[in-house]
Amino acid sequence: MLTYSRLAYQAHDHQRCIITALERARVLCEESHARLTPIREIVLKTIWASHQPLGAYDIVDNLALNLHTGKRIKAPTVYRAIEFLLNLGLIHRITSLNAYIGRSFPENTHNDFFLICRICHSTAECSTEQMNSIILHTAERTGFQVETQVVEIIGLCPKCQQEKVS
Amino acid sequence: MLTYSRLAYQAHDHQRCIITALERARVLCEESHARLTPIREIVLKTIWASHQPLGAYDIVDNLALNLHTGKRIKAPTVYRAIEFLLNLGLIHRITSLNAYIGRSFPENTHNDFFLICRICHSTAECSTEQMNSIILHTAERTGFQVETQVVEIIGLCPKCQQEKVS
DNA sequence: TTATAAAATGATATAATATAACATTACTAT
DNA sequence: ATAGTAATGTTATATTATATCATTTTATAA
Repeated sequence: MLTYSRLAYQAHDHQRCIITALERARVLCEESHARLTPIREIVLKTIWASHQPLGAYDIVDNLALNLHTGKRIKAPTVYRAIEFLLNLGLIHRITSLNAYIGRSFPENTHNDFFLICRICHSTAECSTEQMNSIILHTAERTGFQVETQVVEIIGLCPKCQQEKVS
Repeated sequence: MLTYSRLAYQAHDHQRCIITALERARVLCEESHARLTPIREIVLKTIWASHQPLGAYDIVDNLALNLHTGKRIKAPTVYRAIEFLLNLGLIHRITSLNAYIGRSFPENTHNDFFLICRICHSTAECSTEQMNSIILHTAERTGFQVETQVVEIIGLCPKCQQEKVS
């Protein structure tokens, strides 16, 4: 019943995550006649560097370090790239962290929810049919028309549970 | 199956909401040997003035208008009152609005979720057993240990749906 | 191919939300 | 009454995000 899940904290070849994400971004942009400019691409790559959501100013700092080409890319530019990527569905905003993370399942029509580790901030993206139907049913019963949803579960990932014990 | 719901947008005697909330706050503070100081009480009252979540600086402004006793209560004081009320479970933080709303069911042990109108921001507090069990089951299956949750459904309340049509 | 419009980025300033740090005041309990 | 704790006052500043206008780049049509 777990339709999708990318469990950040399980071992996986993360280079593949990045390559796949970038490739998918290129295809999607081509299809929708949107331009994946160098700035947008490097912002996406920076966000995909980990499964920890990244704040906008973290991205600014990261670019300053990794580009070291004299001129710094400033906040508004990063926010514009973020907006572009959000609109295309290539990244998610994690509201409770004010941070951004790569979207693992752009093809997924269900709404996603997130398992966010309070300690290491690693964030897993999931989606179930059930969750969606409960939300829709409950809302409908009260006459409320659902548009979007923010479902963020905060707790401890397996690794940080371990380290708390030891 | 809808365990609780306070449907902000349904007609109700809101004065009663406020009176009940304040009374409950007094009792709870007494029980837990916490002090419901004048500032904390007026912040709670201000938040309860409507079923729209209120930003911290909205509260600051409100107090300036309604107290008009020379000295303004400043942001840190309001944030401290907010923290106190959050800890006691008397208010909720609505993450997607950076705002605070009175808690309708402090006795509810389930976790709450919110139906938030995109236009008028009226916010209904709900909770169902089902939602909780899905979240717990999904999380457990991945080895994630749930602590808290943010479930905010954004859409249109019945009233704003009407007004969109007309 | 160049002129032109549209899109993207640069640059500066500032809004909005939240907290740190330390001083002062008020309350509680002996 | 007084010491110790809790709450509030005050100032400064951190953090996240956006508005505005200038400049550059890209796409396209004459």
